[in-house]
Amino acid sequence: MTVSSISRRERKKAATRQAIADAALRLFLERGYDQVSIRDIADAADVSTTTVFKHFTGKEALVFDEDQDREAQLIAAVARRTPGQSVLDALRRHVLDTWIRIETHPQRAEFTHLVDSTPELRAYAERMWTRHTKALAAAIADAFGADHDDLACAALARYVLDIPALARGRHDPRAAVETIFDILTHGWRPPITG
Amino acid sequence: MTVSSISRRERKKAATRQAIADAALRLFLERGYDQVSIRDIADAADVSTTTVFKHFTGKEALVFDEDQDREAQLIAAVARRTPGQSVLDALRRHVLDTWIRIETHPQRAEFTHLVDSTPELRAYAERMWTRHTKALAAAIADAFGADHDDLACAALARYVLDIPALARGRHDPRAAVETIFDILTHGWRPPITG
DNA sequence: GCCCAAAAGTGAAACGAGTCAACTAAGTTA
DNA sequence: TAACTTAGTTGACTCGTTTCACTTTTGGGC
Repeated sequence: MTVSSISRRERKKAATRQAIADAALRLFLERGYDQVSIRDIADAADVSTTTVFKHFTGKEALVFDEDQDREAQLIAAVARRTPGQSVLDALRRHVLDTWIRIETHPQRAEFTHLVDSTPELRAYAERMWTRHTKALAAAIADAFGADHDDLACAALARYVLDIPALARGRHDPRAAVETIFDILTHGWRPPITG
Repeated sequence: MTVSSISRRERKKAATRQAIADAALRLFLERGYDQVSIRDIADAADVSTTTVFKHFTGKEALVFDEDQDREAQLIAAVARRTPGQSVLDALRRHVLDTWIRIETHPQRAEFTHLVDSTPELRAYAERMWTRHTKALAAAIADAFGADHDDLACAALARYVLDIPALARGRHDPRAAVETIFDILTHGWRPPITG
């Protein structure tokens, strides 16, 4: 008899996964990314090293456990935008609503510091975003009935996905996001200097 | 007596470095990146593996031996642009003149294929470009007397450095570069569909 | 309740990238 | 020639990651 929609197996699996991710994050924050080995994490979570790799593709992935379905959300933002709203505006909304909320969360501070101070993680985080370029480009192209590899759509996808990296660390991230979308909408203008 | 401006030591060092880089590239092209170990390369160049790492920071760096001073050229393109030319146009010129020439060189084909077919190298090449973001952003800001971390300048720098990745593989790279610069100049417009 | 196939986890061994310390040998300089 | 510097060697070591052969758990059908 299946009590819940999720089997015990699934629950236990998720539990070990979570135990590993928790142990990893704790140790990383305590000692720093480079000072923690996979073996350390496995020991702390009381599993074998092979089990760690059954749940995560690599060491960097341990840090970004909750990173799923960004791609799906992005594509949905374009495909299911409210009628009359332009693609650019839909993306602007989505970035402001979704990403800003995550990035400016107070408890996020030490996590952000961990990522920023570890080149390996910075690179990984950046790739995570830009990896979705192809899918987002296709979604944008679909919105206009254009070819899936249309250059303008690919460029827009990439430029939008660059925004988190550009806005990160600004004192007013919302304003930064708006500024960049204005550039994409109206073209680049020299900064106004005092 | 020092015959040339460069000592024998320096010459021998450079020779070793070149021998390693040559052996590496040859083996990579022959067998594929993943099928060649550092040990293979060291053996082929008749040095020890530690010597390889004295000359190159890592395995990927062996592939991009001749990649220097892109940053210097970029900054010069902005700082020493012809009077009356806008920063955007100067960058457009520079990308068309410098990058396109390199990228479309016929002998470059198999090298490009090596990089494109190896995810590790793709990622590294991309980071190589975008690593110069900060420097280019500062150069652009200087051109307007703006702050070195001005957001609009940082965004432009990044977007320009993304162009190689976006234009690579298009059947007409020059046209692709022009299209993208038009987006940056006038803002993004939906593609025209048949 | 029992059996079986699938799934989760184990443990040890191995591989390749990269580092380190102690050494050798060659090049440079006085 | 003696003294100093530095490229390169050697071998052992760490660490991420994979492979493999093995045991345990568990869910479903009988």
